[in-house]
Amino acid sequence: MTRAQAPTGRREQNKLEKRARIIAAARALFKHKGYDATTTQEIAEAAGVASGTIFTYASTKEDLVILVFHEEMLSVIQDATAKARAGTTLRDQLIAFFDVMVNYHERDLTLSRTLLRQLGYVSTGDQRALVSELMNALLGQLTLIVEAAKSRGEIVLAQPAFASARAAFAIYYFHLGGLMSGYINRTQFDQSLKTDLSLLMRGLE
Amino acid sequence: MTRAQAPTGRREQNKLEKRARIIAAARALFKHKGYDATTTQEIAEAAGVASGTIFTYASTKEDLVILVFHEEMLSVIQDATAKARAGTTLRDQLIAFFDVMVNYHERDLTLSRTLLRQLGYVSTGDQRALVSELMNALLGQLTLIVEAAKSRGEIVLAQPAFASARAAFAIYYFHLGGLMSGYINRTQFDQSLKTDLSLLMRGLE
DNA sequence: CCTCATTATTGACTGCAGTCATTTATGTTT
DNA sequence: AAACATAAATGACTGCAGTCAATAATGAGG
Repeated sequence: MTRAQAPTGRREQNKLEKRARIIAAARALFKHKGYDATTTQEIAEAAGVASGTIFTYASTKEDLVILVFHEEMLSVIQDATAKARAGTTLRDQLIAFFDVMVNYHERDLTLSRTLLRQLGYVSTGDQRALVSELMNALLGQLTLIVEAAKSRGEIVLAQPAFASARAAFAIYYFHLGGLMSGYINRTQFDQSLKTDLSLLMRGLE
Repeated sequence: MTRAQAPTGRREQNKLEKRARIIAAARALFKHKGYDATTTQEIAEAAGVASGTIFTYASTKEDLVILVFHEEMLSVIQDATAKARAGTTLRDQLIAFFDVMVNYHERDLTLSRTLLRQLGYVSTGDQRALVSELMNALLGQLTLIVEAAKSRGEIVLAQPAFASARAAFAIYYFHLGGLMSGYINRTQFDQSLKTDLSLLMRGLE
């Protein structure tokens, strides 16, 4: 009976626990003091590791933000998917989906801004894998939503459903950036997203 | 005869010259040594100012990137507009436009990555004004291109032309991020951009 | 259960971005 | 043209992210 490829020796176990402690400490401190005011030293202390150890798990302070978000985001995506299901038209479903996402980001602006900033500037392969995972989860759900709309005859697709999902996300992502950076407010965000998604919809109908 | 609101005393003159020297020094060093390897100290020396003076003109090292790009980008947008004019269909015009932009960004990946990162994380109001100016110039040209297509009867618009320009840019911007971060290569970029813009086009036809 | 090899942890240390009290340059008033 | 006011420049200094040589913990082989 060969052990599966999940090595669960003491070493792996310790690493996982330490990693979890570091992420938890980072999350708590970021939320409590804010990203900038938190030092990696403090995170290390709170997690009960030496200052240098942090950088075995995240190669920069900003990478920590990705680790923190990674866990939370997957469940936010689930929420968003659930909310989207309630909508009747594809456009409403997409808007409902993105609404959940934005509400989440609005809960901690500084941290979300740091996340957005970091998404386009990933240093190590590990972090890249995490980002890809999130992106795949997100685009995957959106693709399912688009495909469902196709199945029920609401839309006709000349391109793969994935492309539509991607385009919709691109539009959301652009406006999210504007919102997080303060170029637009939430009302303008909702308005612009609606307009631009409508534009995209007409190409699907 | 009251002097106009452009104060050209020795003070303003010096500031402008100093600003120009700092931007030139930053551009040269960033291009030559790369962004990370360049220190603000070096930029200060090359510009002939004290280390602290840099931060009167750009509140962070990253803000310097915006200053550097600001000048160049406006002329790149002109190039892009010119190239776009040669296209026959709106989609081809947009692709030609974005092609010029991407080619520009591909000339210095690290610097462009830093720019993209910084675009969504502007610190001071001054830098925000510069970013807005660039964005307005860009979206302005794109809007003109879309309106021209409408005039010649190629498309019908249910929404303002500006919204279409914005949506097209959003799609470009998303894929640009993917390219700059190495999630996709140039071939994939071209392919995805084409697909997604086609999707948007069908909504305009 | 001892030895050796490998991998993780440590924390003193370095280099740099950004600050700020002080000094210098410019403009204004009488 | 002297005294005053304001704005800009300076550079020594600080705090923190990130490094790395040294050390400790774990696992493998005999």
